[in-house]
Amino acid sequence: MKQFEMDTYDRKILHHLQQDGRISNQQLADNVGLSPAACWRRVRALEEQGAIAGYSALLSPEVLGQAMSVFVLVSLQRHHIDSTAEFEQQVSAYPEVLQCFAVTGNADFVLRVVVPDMSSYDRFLNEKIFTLQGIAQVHSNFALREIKNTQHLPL
Amino acid sequence: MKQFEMDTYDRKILHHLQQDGRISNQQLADNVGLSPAACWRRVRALEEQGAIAGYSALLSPEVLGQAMSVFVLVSLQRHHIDSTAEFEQQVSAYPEVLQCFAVTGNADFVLRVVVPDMSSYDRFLNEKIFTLQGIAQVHSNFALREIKNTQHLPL
DNA sequence: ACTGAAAGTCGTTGCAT
DNA sequence: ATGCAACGACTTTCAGT
Repeated sequence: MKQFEMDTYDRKILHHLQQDGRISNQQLADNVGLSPAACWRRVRALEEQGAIAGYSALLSPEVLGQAMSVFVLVSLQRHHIDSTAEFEQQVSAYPEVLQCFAVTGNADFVLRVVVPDMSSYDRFLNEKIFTLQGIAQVHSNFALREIKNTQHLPL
Repeated sequence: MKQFEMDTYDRKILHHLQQDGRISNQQLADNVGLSPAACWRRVRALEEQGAIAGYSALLSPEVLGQAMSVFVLVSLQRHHIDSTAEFEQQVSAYPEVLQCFAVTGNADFVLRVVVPDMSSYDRFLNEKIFTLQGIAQVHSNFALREIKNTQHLPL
Protein backbone atom coordinates (compact mmCIF):
# COMPACT_ATOMS: atom_id res chain seq x y z
CA MET A 1 0.00 0.00 0.00
CA LYS A 2 1.75 3.06 -1.16
CA GLN A 3 1.05 6.68 -0.44
CA PHE A 4 0.04 9.05 -3.19
CA GLU A 5 -0.51 12.71 -3.71
CA MET A 6 -3.80 14.18 -2.66
CA ASP A 7 -4.88 17.68 -3.46
CA THR A 8 -7.62 19.77 -1.92
CA TYR A 9 -10.24 18.36 -4.29
CA ASP A 10 -9.50 14.78 -3.22
CA ARG A 11 -9.62 15.76 0.43
CA LYS A 12 -12.95 17.49 -0.02
CA ILE A 13 -14.32 14.51 -1.90
CA LEU A 14 -13.27 12.10 0.84
CA HIS A 15 -14.67 14.40 3.50
CA HIS A 16 -18.08 14.57 1.88
CA LEU A 17 -18.16 10.87 1.13
CA GLN A 18 -17.43 10.08 4.76
CA GLN A 19 -20.29 12.34 5.78
CA ASP A 20 -22.72 10.95 3.24
CA GLY A 21 -21.70 7.83 1.36
CA ARG A 22 -24.78 8.03 -0.85
CA ILE A 23 -24.38 11.61 -1.97
CA SER A 24 -25.03 11.91 -5.69
CA ASN A 25 -22.07 12.57 -7.92
CA GLN A 26 -23.71 15.81 -8.98
CA GLN A 27 -24.09 17.17 -5.46
CA LEU A 28 -20.57 16.06 -4.64
CA ALA A 29 -19.25 17.82 -7.73
CA ASP A 30 -21.10 20.98 -6.72
CA ASN A 31 -19.75 20.83 -3.17
CA VAL A 32 -16.13 20.40 -4.21
CA GLY A 33 -16.32 22.74 -7.17
CA LEU A 34 -15.78 20.35 -10.07
CA SER A 35 -17.83 19.24 -13.03
CA PRO A 36 -19.67 15.95 -12.46
CA ALA A 37 -17.42 14.14 -14.92
CA ALA A 38 -14.17 15.33 -13.34
CA CYS A 39 -15.48 14.56 -9.88
CA TRP A 40 -16.56 11.12 -10.93
CA ARG A 41 -13.13 10.30 -12.36
CA ARG A 42 -11.47 11.31 -9.10
CA VAL A 43 -13.82 9.18 -7.03
CA ARG A 44 -13.10 6.23 -9.31
CA ALA A 45 -9.35 6.81 -8.92
CA LEU A 46 -9.64 6.99 -5.13
CA GLU A 47 -11.55 3.72 -5.15
CA GLU A 48 -8.99 2.03 -7.39
CA GLN A 49 -6.08 3.30 -5.31
CA GLY A 50 -7.77 1.82 -2.26
CA ALA A 51 -8.17 5.13 -0.45
CA ILE A 52 -11.88 4.38 -0.48
CA ALA A 53 -12.19 0.82 0.77
CA GLY A 54 -15.95 0.63 0.38
CA TYR A 55 -19.29 2.06 1.38
CA SER A 56 -21.60 1.10 4.18
CA ALA A 57 -24.92 1.91 5.78
CA LEU A 58 -24.51 2.96 9.40
CA LEU A 59 -27.10 1.23 11.55
CA SER A 60 -28.38 2.33 14.94
CA PRO A 61 -27.61 -0.25 17.66
CA GLU A 62 -30.23 1.26 19.97
CA VAL A 63 -33.03 1.11 17.44
CA LEU A 64 -32.07 -2.41 16.41
CA GLY A 65 -31.81 -3.67 19.98
CA GLN A 66 -28.08 -4.34 19.90
CA ALA A 67 -27.44 -1.82 22.61
CA MET A 68 -24.68 -3.42 24.67
CA SER A 69 -21.05 -2.68 23.85
CA VAL A 70 -18.29 -4.44 25.75
CA PHE A 71 -14.54 -3.96 25.59
CA VAL A 72 -13.01 -7.36 26.14
CA LEU A 73 -9.33 -7.55 27.04
CA VAL A 74 -7.84 -10.94 26.19
CA SER A 75 -4.44 -12.33 27.11
CA LEU A 76 -3.14 -15.54 25.57
CA GLN A 77 -1.16 -18.13 27.56
CA ARG A 78 1.77 -18.47 25.24
CA HIS A 79 2.49 -16.22 22.40
CA HIS A 80 3.12 -18.87 19.84
CA ILE A 81 2.49 -17.76 16.31
CA ASP A 82 0.00 -20.51 15.55
CA SER A 83 -2.23 -20.17 18.61
CA THR A 84 -2.28 -16.43 18.03
CA ALA A 85 -3.18 -16.88 14.39
CA GLU A 86 -5.97 -19.27 15.29
CA PHE A 87 -7.33 -16.91 17.90
CA GLU A 88 -7.41 -14.08 15.39
CA GLN A 89 -9.07 -16.19 12.75
CA GLN A 90 -11.80 -17.45 15.07
CA VAL A 91 -12.48 -14.09 16.60
CA SER A 92 -12.74 -12.44 13.18
CA ALA A 93 -15.48 -14.86 12.27
CA TYR A 94 -17.69 -13.94 15.23
CA PRO A 95 -20.26 -11.37 14.12
CA GLU A 96 -20.55 -10.02 17.68
CA VAL A 97 -16.90 -8.91 17.49
CA LEU A 98 -17.01 -5.64 15.61
CA GLN A 99 -13.42 -4.69 16.30
CA CYS A 100 -10.30 -6.56 17.36
CA PHE A 101 -6.81 -5.13 17.75
CA ALA A 102 -3.53 -6.56 18.99
CA VAL A 103 -2.33 -4.02 21.53
CA THR A 104 0.51 -3.05 23.83
CA GLY A 105 -0.07 -3.06 27.58
CA ASN A 106 -1.31 -5.77 29.92
CA ALA A 107 -3.59 -7.51 27.44
CA ASP A 108 -2.70 -8.99 24.07
CA PHE A 109 -5.96 -8.10 22.35
CA VAL A 110 -8.78 -5.68 22.82
CA LEU A 111 -12.14 -6.58 21.31
CA ARG A 112 -15.27 -4.52 20.99
CA VAL A 113 -18.23 -6.84 21.24
CA VAL A 114 -21.83 -5.79 20.57
CA VAL A 115 -24.76 -7.83 21.86
CA PRO A 116 -28.43 -7.20 22.66
CA ASP A 117 -28.18 -7.76 26.44
CA MET A 118 -26.25 -9.23 29.32
CA SER A 119 -27.46 -12.79 28.89
CA SER A 120 -26.37 -12.71 25.25
CA TYR A 121 -23.00 -11.52 26.41
CA ASP A 122 -22.82 -14.33 28.91
CA ARG A 123 -23.55 -16.80 26.14
CA PHE A 124 -20.99 -15.16 23.86
CA LEU A 125 -18.26 -15.51 26.49
CA ASN A 126 -19.07 -19.09 27.39
CA GLU A 127 -19.67 -20.40 23.92
CA LYS A 128 -17.24 -18.39 21.84
CA ILE A 129 -14.42 -16.97 23.97
CA PHE A 130 -13.87 -19.46 26.78
CA THR A 131 -13.86 -22.35 24.33
CA LEU A 132 -10.86 -20.96 22.46
CA GLN A 133 -7.48 -22.58 23.04
CA GLY A 134 -4.73 -20.80 24.92
CA ILE A 135 -6.77 -18.08 26.62
CA ALA A 136 -5.02 -16.90 29.78
CA GLN A 137 -7.16 -13.98 30.95
CA VAL A 138 -10.35 -12.28 29.90
CA HIS A 139 -11.40 -8.94 31.33
CA SER A 140 -14.69 -7.28 30.40
CA ASN A 141 -15.18 -3.52 30.50
CA PHE A 142 -18.74 -2.55 29.75
CA ALA A 143 -19.57 0.58 27.84
CA LEU A 144 -21.83 2.69 30.00
CA ARG A 145 -22.39 5.30 27.34
CA GLU A 146 -21.31 6.03 23.82
CA ILE A 147 -19.83 9.54 23.63
CA LYS A 148 -18.64 9.33 20.03
CA ASN A 149 -18.44 6.50 17.54
CA THR A 150 -17.37 6.99 13.95
CA GLN A 151 -14.74 5.63 11.61
CA HIS A 152 -14.28 9.03 9.98
CA LEU A 153 -10.59 9.69 9.47
CA PRO A 154 -9.24 13.18 10.02
CA LEU A 155 -8.09 14.53 6.68
CA MET B 1 -36.12 5.13 20.43
CA LYS B 2 -38.54 2.32 20.24
CA GLN B 3 -38.12 -1.15 18.90
CA PHE B 4 -40.14 -2.34 15.94
CA GLU B 5 -40.85 -5.47 14.05
CA MET B 6 -38.38 -6.61 11.46
CA ASP B 7 -39.00 -9.40 9.06
CA THR B 8 -36.55 -11.36 6.95
CA TYR B 9 -36.74 -8.82 4.12
CA ASP B 10 -35.69 -5.98 6.39
CA ARG B 11 -32.86 -8.02 7.82
CA LYS B 12 -31.61 -8.88 4.33
CA ILE B 13 -31.85 -5.26 3.27
CA LEU B 14 -29.83 -4.09 6.26
CA HIS B 15 -27.29 -6.82 5.72
CA HIS B 16 -26.68 -5.86 2.11
CA LEU B 17 -26.62 -2.16 2.87
CA GLN B 18 -23.99 -2.72 5.53
CA GLN B 19 -21.92 -4.64 3.01
CA ASP B 20 -22.36 -2.09 0.23
CA GLY B 21 -23.93 1.22 1.12
CA ARG B 22 -23.98 2.30 -2.51
CA ILE B 23 -25.72 -0.74 -3.94
CA SER B 24 -28.40 0.29 -6.40
CA ASN B 25 -31.98 -0.16 -5.35
CA GLN B 26 -32.50 -2.55 -8.22
CA GLN B 27 -29.65 -4.85 -7.24
CA LEU B 28 -30.77 -4.69 -3.64
CA ALA B 29 -34.29 -5.60 -4.67
CA ASP B 30 -32.96 -8.54 -6.68
CA ASN B 31 -30.83 -9.76 -3.79
CA VAL B 32 -33.64 -9.68 -1.24
CA GLY B 33 -36.32 -10.90 -3.62
CA LEU B 34 -38.58 -7.87 -3.84
CA SER B 35 -39.62 -5.52 -6.59
CA PRO B 36 -37.60 -2.30 -6.74
CA ALA B 37 -40.54 -0.24 -5.53
CA ALA B 38 -41.30 -2.45 -2.53
CA CYS B 39 -37.63 -2.58 -1.63
CA TRP B 40 -37.27 1.15 -1.91
CA ARG B 41 -40.24 1.75 0.38
CA ARG B 42 -38.72 -0.51 3.02
CA VAL B 43 -35.36 1.25 2.85
CA ARG B 44 -37.16 4.57 3.25
CA ALA B 45 -39.04 3.24 6.28
CA LEU B 46 -35.84 1.93 7.86
CA GLU B 47 -34.22 5.32 7.38
CA GLU B 48 -37.19 7.16 8.88
CA GLN B 49 -37.39 4.81 11.84
CA GLY B 50 -33.73 5.51 12.47
CA ALA B 51 -32.59 1.92 11.99
CA ILE B 52 -30.38 3.28 9.22
CA ALA B 53 -28.59 6.25 10.76
CA GLY B 54 -26.73 7.20 7.60
CA TYR B 55 -24.28 6.14 4.94
CA SER B 56 -20.54 6.54 4.79
CA ALA B 57 -17.51 5.85 2.65
CA LEU B 58 -15.01 3.61 4.44
CA LEU B 59 -11.51 4.98 4.00
CA SER B 60 -8.25 3.09 4.30
CA PRO B 61 -6.06 4.47 7.12
CA GLU B 62 -2.97 2.78 5.68
CA VAL B 63 -3.39 4.20 2.20
CA LEU B 64 -4.15 7.65 3.62
CA GLY B 65 -1.22 7.65 6.02
CA GLN B 66 -3.30 7.64 9.20
CA ALA B 67 -1.92 4.33 10.28
CA MET B 68 -1.55 4.67 14.05
CA SER B 69 -4.42 3.62 16.31
CA VAL B 70 -4.16 4.17 20.06
CA PHE B 71 -6.52 3.14 22.83
CA VAL B 72 -6.36 5.86 25.44
CA LEU B 73 -7.70 5.12 28.91
CA VAL B 74 -8.66 8.27 30.76
CA SER B 75 -9.62 8.68 34.42
CA LEU B 76 -11.04 11.94 35.73
CA GLN B 77 -10.15 13.36 39.15
CA ARG B 78 -13.63 13.92 40.47
CA HIS B 79 -16.72 12.64 38.88
CA HIS B 80 -18.62 15.85 38.94
CA ILE B 81 -21.28 16.07 36.33
CA ASP B 82 -20.01 19.30 34.83
CA SER B 83 -16.33 18.36 34.46
CA THR B 84 -17.43 15.07 32.92
CA ALA B 85 -19.76 16.83 30.52
CA GLU B 86 -17.03 19.24 29.50
CA PHE B 87 -14.56 16.42 28.94
CA GLU B 88 -17.02 14.62 26.71
CA GLN B 89 -17.83 17.73 24.75
CA GLN B 90 -14.19 18.61 24.12
CA VAL B 91 -13.16 15.10 23.26
CA SER B 92 -16.03 14.72 20.81
CA ALA B 93 -14.78 17.74 18.92
CA TYR B 94 -11.30 16.30 18.33
CA PRO B 95 -11.18 14.70 14.88
CA GLU B 96 -8.38 12.35 16.00
CA VAL B 97 -10.82 10.75 18.47
CA LEU B 98 -12.83 8.33 16.39
CA GLN B 99 -14.48 6.61 19.31
CA CYS B 100 -15.10 7.47 22.95
CA PHE B 101 -17.03 5.42 25.48
CA ALA B 102 -17.65 5.78 29.20
CA VAL B 103 -16.73 2.39 30.62
CA THR B 104 -16.69 0.26 33.74
CA GLY B 105 -13.34 -0.83 35.15
CA ASN B 106 -10.30 1.15 36.21
CA ALA B 107 -10.69 3.95 33.70
CA ASP B 108 -13.63 6.26 33.21
CA PHE B 109 -13.30 6.55 29.44
CA VAL B 110 -11.73 4.64 26.63
CA LEU B 111 -10.88 6.55 23.46
CA ARG B 112 -9.70 5.25 20.12
CA VAL B 113 -7.40 7.85 18.61
CA VAL B 114 -6.06 7.70 15.05
CA VAL B 115 -3.01 9.71 14.00
CA PRO B 116 -0.37 9.49 11.25
CA ASP B 117 2.61 8.75 13.51
CA MET B 118 4.07 8.87 17.00
CA SER B 119 5.04 12.52 16.95
CA SER B 120 1.49 13.44 15.99
CA TYR B 121 0.28 11.37 18.91
CA ASP B 122 2.67 13.16 21.21
CA ARG B 123 1.28 16.47 20.04
CA PHE B 124 -2.29 15.24 20.42
CA LEU B 125 -1.68 14.24 24.04
CA ASN B 126 0.12 17.43 25.00
CA GLU B 127 -2.10 19.87 23.20
CA LYS B 128 -5.50 18.23 23.45
CA ILE B 129 -5.65 15.75 26.33
CA PHE B 130 -3.28 17.06 28.99
CA THR B 131 -4.73 20.54 28.71
CA LEU B 132 -8.19 19.34 29.73
CA GLN B 133 -9.38 20.07 33.25
CA GLY B 134 -9.77 17.33 35.81
CA ILE B 135 -7.70 14.60 34.16
CA ALA B 136 -6.37 12.18 36.78
CA GLN B 137 -4.70 9.47 34.70
CA VAL B 138 -4.02 8.75 31.05
CA HIS B 139 -2.85 5.39 29.85
CA SER B 140 -2.01 4.69 26.20
CA ASN B 141 -2.32 1.26 24.65
CA PHE B 142 -1.03 1.20 21.10
CA ALA B 143 -2.63 -0.93 18.46
CA LEU B 144 0.04 -3.22 17.04
CA ARG B 145 -2.23 -4.70 14.42
CA GLU B 146 -5.80 -4.41 13.26
CA ILE B 147 -7.41 -7.85 13.23
CA LYS B 148 -10.94 -6.72 12.45
CA ASN B 149 -12.56 -3.32 12.29
CA THR B 150 -16.13 -2.82 11.17
CA GLN B 151 -19.28 -1.25 12.56
CA HIS B 152 -21.43 -3.98 11.01
CA LEU B 153 -24.05 -5.06 13.50
CA PRO B 154 -24.97 -8.73 13.73
CA LEU B 155 -28.52 -9.11 12.51
C1' DA C 1 -5.89 17.31 -16.54
C1' DC C 2 -10.85 19.47 -17.64
C1' DT C 3 -15.81 20.53 -19.93
C1' DG C 4 -20.09 19.48 -22.31
C1' DA C 5 -23.16 16.55 -24.44
C1' DA C 6 -25.18 12.03 -25.43
C1' DA C 7 -27.00 7.57 -24.06
C1' DG C 8 -28.25 4.43 -20.95
C1' DT C 9 -29.56 3.46 -16.21
C1' DC C 10 -31.69 4.34 -12.03
C1' DG C 11 -34.63 6.48 -8.35
C1' DT C 12 -39.07 7.92 -7.26
C1' DT C 13 -43.93 8.51 -7.59
C1' DG C 14 -48.74 7.30 -8.57
C1' DC C 15 -51.98 3.88 -9.35
C1' DA C 16 -53.98 -0.58 -9.19
C1' DT C 17 -54.09 -5.10 -6.70
C1' DA D 1 -48.49 -4.62 2.49
C1' DT D 2 -47.29 -5.66 -3.05
C1' DG D 3 -46.12 -5.00 -8.44
C1' DC D 4 -46.20 -2.26 -12.77
C1' DA D 5 -45.42 1.71 -15.45
C1' DA D 6 -43.77 6.30 -16.46
C1' DC D 7 -41.22 10.47 -15.83
C1' DG D 8 -37.44 12.92 -14.39
C1' DA D 9 -32.91 12.72 -12.64
C1' DC D 10 -28.86 10.67 -12.49
C1' DT D 11 -24.55 8.07 -13.70
C1' DT D 12 -21.23 7.05 -17.02
C1' DT D 13 -18.86 7.39 -21.33
C1' DC D 14 -16.76 9.75 -25.08
C1' DA D 15 -15.20 13.31 -28.06
C1' DG D 16 -13.11 17.92 -28.02
C1' DT D 17 -10.30 21.55 -25.65
